[in-house]
Amino acid sequence: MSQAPGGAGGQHDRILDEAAKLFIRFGYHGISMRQIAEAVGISKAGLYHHFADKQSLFLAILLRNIERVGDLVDEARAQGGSTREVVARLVNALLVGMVGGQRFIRLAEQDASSLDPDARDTVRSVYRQRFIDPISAVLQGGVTRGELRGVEPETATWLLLGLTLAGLSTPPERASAMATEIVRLFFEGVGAR
Amino acid sequence: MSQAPGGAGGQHDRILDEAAKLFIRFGYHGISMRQIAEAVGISKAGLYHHFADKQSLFLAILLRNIERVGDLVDEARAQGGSTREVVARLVNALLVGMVGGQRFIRLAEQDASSLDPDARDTVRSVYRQRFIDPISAVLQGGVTRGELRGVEPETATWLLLGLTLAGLSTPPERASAMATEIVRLFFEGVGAR
DNA sequence: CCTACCGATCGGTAGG
DNA sequence: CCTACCGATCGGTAGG
Repeated sequence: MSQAPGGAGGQHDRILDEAAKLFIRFGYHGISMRQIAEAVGISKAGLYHHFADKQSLFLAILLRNIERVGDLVDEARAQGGSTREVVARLVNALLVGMVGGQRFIRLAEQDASSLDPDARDTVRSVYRQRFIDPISAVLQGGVTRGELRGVEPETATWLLLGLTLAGLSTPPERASAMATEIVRLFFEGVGAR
Repeated sequence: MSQAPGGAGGQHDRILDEAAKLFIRFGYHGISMRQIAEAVGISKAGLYHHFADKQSLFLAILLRNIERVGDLVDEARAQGGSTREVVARLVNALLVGMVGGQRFIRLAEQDASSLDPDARDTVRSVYRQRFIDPISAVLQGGVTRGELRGVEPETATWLLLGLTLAGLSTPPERASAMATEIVRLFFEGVGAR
């Protein structure tokens, strides 16, 4: 039996951890509550003791992971430095710091269609508030201080995340080098000087 | 006999078109053969007359769409010009030319896990051969001719595709502007000059 | 004997 | 948190 990473300990968190792995690998519809229960080592009914239904479990996973990457953004910002330094810390944290290539962002985008409209709005709102907006603010600050050319901050944020997502498929041992390459491409491009 | 909207003619192609839309929207496990049959306007048994099983249908869709984007790459290369001009035509074709934001690339990556190992290898091989390798060759040529700095062509290809995928979520009327922004970021970055 | 299906139902499994 | 189940729907197939 493995313990919950981060020392949380409870079954609740253990379920979130195991279910997150499976959802990330197979998608919302690709995994059943039975399989999740089996992975956790409890019965399916036991699972329903902790979460009202499949969607509630999925939603809890999405929100928890958004909080986690939101914390990564906060930490990257808090340490200060140039726009490029902040972005470099953030990309590195997303690529290296997320254990085992947690591609939950892709999951959140792809399987948002599996949620009902209310839940989807909640996810979108928190995602924007804790992830997109803070990164946009960093880039906006870079434009204001003349460190970046006049890009639209939100567009630039999406493109930076596109680069980072593409980089997530790199093997863990090359994650750091990939982060460096992403940051360089984002700021300098690939054109010859 | 049957009136096929949209060109090719046969029921076979009509099924591929309708099923592709649904798979792209809901994922492999998110849509049933019943729903696909209903969308096409035939019975589920009729569907099984054309495709042996769900996986065969899915595989046929993936391969057909890989061929299509492969053709887009070929066309972009055939017209010649600088590396940047070729890349600009390609990104534009992927963003604007693919009707209604066909995000099949994301589908191919995400739901590859729904295929058995043989089918997955086939997809990966054709994807690489018709899509990744030709783009890498374009970028490699750019490095050789000194139009690009010394990047690893395959890494740069993945990052370019990451940017393009991120741009796919843009509304159709802004697709052209997004393509321009992606190409500029890819070649020049966002750093101030 | 072919094609392009149909209504009905198979054995299993989904979320609850 | 379990055993024991449900209504419905799953992917796939029967005879005609």
